[in-house]
Amino acid sequence: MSAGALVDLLGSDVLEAAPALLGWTMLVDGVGGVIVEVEAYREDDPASHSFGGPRGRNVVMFGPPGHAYVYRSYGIHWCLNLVCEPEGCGAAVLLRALEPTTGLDEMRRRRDLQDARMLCSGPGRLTQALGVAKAHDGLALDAAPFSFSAPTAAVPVDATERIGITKAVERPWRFVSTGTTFASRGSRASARPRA
DNA sequence: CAGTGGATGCTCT
DNA sequence: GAGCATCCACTGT
Repeated sequence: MSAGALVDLLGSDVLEAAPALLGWTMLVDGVGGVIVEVEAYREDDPASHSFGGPRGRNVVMFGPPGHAYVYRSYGIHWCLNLVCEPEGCGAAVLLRALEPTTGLDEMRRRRDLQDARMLCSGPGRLTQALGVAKAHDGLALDAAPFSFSAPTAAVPVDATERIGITKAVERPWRFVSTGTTFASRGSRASARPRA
């Protein structure tokens, strides 16, 4: 199985683990797809929830790697992170977009939306499509309801600046699968490349 | 097409 | 009381 390989990967430096997560397939209760966009956050990073040490909602980020950190964003959305690096480091990878492959009908029902390109093309969107919420905060990733499988071939990666933050914006810690049309930017009808 | 603003809850000042 | 690791509807070109 890939569960052991996943935990090994997440136990390494978050700047290594984040780009290496692209191409992995993630399912939650059998619904999900291929990871195409992520961002790295860590404790020495003013944009990170873990900046300044373990307090309140961020304590899961300082726990062992291979667990889910779920928080509420802007009072409305849930965002899903994978905790990285050895226990106590406060590093995690934010999942920003998936290419939906499994359970499309379930995702369409949850999102009340047909277009596969829009189902998981943003951190709040993918949690809604996969049914991820506060109940998943702190859960281990190598057990139900999570299921991960490794990519079968190397995935080319672009590194860019992170989205939606106001501090440390210059760090190029957003990683996107080269050429994907399922990322949170470039996936909207208005921003799609012309045919 | 781009730009703006509202919804809504938790953390921190 | 402000500020968010956001999304969507609505406006004006």
